Amino acid sequence: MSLNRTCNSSFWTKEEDKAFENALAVFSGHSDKFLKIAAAVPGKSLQEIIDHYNVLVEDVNDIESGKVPLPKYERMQSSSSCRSRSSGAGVERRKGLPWTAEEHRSFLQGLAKHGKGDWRGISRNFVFSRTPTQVASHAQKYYSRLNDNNAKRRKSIHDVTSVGAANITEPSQGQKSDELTGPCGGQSQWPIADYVTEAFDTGMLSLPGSVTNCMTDAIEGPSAVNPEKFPLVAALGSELNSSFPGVDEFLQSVEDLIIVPAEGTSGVCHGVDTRTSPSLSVQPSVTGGTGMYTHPVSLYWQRAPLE
DNA sequence: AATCTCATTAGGCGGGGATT
DNA sequence: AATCCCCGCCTAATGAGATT
Repeated sequence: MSLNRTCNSSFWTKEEDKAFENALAVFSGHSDKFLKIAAAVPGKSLQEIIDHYNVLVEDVNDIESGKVPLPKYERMQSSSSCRSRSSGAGVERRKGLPWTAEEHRSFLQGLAKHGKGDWRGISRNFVFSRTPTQVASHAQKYYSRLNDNNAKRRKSIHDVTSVGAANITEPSQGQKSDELTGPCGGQSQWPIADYVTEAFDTGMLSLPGSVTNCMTDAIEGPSAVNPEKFPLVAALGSELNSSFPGVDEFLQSVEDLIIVPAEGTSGVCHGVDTRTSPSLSVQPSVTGGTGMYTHPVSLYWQRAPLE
């Protein structure tokens, strides 16, 4: 189990874990978030931060794929990331606490996947920290907000109406918009985007809620993990289910699509299969029992060298 | 038919920003 | 500083559908 691995290699105290979680919440949208988180967590190296983050992502993947029961986070007494899992336990809900942007993005993803009305599904699969009733209540205000044309209203979390909107519409840290849209021009002209959409529709690519949120943030620029490459689009940071028939053909098709840049453009698009790219620190996760094997695959657009 | 489960809706309440 | 008003969360009531 990944949590045990973390505890063996690097013990995290309650204070360190809390500092990590707080820093992750603050800096998740930053291109250099790992550096900033490392700075905010005394005594932890950059690599330890990245490892801790990846273990967290991996665990969420396992939980979302149903391989492990939902952990019962004991808010006041948890001493480290070495949390014990009790069978059949539920997630402690964030009663009375304001919705975070992260939760709202998960809500929007759940809304896109399950549709309006399936609050239980959204709660179970996307916004783990909220009950179906809380999700429904949040949705009520969300739709009310959408239908409210009052120009004098204050800014609200409900103003975020798409998962990646904040990142996509407001490139940060001096990043130019053309760097985000890639060598093929705008997103609408990007054949890979349609191809990946189809992959989602057929179930080949999964959209694992909060994991995708973390990956989405990386669209702002190169990360400490991958300083040379930009994620192609937000959704491409998601897991690829290698047990799905035709996954290798999919990867090959991606390569076929993107190795030929559009005319008059520069830069190279390519897929990175982490089965063969150990440089990516996100490692495959293997669980027994069902025989299902999943591994993360990230697809990146690599900028051409500046001339 | 009775009961149970769940989604929806309306309204109350507290917090906090905006205004005076 | 006081007040107003908006925002966001929660709870209770209600209704619809499923189950016994």
